[in-house]
Amino acid sequence: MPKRGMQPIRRQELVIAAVEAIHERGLNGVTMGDIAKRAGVSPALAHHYFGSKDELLSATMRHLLGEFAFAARRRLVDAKDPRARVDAILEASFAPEQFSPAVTSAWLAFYMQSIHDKAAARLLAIYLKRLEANLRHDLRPLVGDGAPALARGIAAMIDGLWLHAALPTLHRSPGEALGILRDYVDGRLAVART
Amino acid sequence: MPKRGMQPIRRQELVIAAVEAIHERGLNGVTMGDIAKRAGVSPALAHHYFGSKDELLSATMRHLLGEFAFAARRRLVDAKDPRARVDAILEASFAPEQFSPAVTSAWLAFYMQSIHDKAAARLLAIYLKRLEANLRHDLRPLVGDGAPALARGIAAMIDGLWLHAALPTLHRSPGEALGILRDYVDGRLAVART
DNA sequence: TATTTTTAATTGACTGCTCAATCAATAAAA
DNA sequence: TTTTATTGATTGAGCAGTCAATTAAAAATA
Repeated sequence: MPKRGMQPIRRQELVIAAVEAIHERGLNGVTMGDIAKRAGVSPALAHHYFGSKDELLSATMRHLLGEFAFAARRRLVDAKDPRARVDAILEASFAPEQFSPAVTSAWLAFYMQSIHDKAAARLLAIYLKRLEANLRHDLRPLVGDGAPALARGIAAMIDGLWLHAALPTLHRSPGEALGILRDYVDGRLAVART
Repeated sequence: MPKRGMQPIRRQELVIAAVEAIHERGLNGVTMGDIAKRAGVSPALAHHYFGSKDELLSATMRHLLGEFAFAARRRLVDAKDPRARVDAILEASFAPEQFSPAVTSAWLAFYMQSIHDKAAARLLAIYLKRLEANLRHDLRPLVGDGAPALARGIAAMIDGLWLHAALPTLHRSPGEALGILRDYVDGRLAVART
């Protein structure tokens, strides 16, 4: 029963369904059928709107990157001093919207994809470079020359905590992750002040 | 040309080939053909010695876990005080044998597999629990009640640094990773002493 | 307003390919 | 002669991608 103007709605639904399907089956294990079923449409429709599986997965990755950028930007406008800006980025990384099991594991699946897929690697590199540049900028007044290394450490720890959070066996909470990250930053700031 | 006693040799060769093939194609993208070709044998032989693709990949995972356990144990025997023992674990994590691009990305592929594969999750959980227990034990005299959180933080950061090292676009070095980790530990120890 | 035409949404059936797994056949060592 | 190593050929399943057919809404026309 065709209602017109479905294109953007279906695309959105399929991308959301893709995130969940990736969580269940893994990035390469997932089929167009899995995703379409979850979105309540036929596999043919997914092809109709995205042209190929690659395109759908690529759109899904851009969706995740976009969501994170939005969450971070929203928190950064309220943060005035450097320390608050660093904390805004940490919080955005573990905000519930970003941090559902499905979102986390889809995100990590794209990390893995980037190891052997140039296109994915390019998108991810932009995100990571921007994240580190932001951290570096705000850390400079706090730890001076230690800023680049600390920025890399924070970025790595965020991803490591995500990785562990994605493993159901470990059942780690976002709050705990945030605490560990803040301890890390506090420790380094304390050393820098001496 | 059959020479007898090939079984253990072929199995070893196939496992090594699997690590490299996973690095190139990803865990789910890899085929028995890829692995067999790299090992210089026919796909049928890979099936002959492992029975199934799942079994070969599972053997590959156990191989990686075993190699790390060996590297860590070797370093731990020389380390006498707690701080040296912590450092032994950090060093083992970034030793060249452990840290080739192929080994790193195969390792991470198994992390991802564990998200939706119970058998893989069980193996990995054992490794992670043991790693954290070791860290906790050696950190206790250094930071007291802060030991559990710090152990989790170190374990997460190790994996985060591995993840970043596996991304070719970032080209991070093992030495840098080790430096960042040591800064983290030093910072927390400094805070604990005050 | 009533009728026809166009356009968008949607699917079932189909195609072709890739790949894991099987098996029977061969070859060499013991 | 038996045992082990090895492979080419084959099978069968699953899946991405295509296409023609169907339905209903919207637009155009009478």
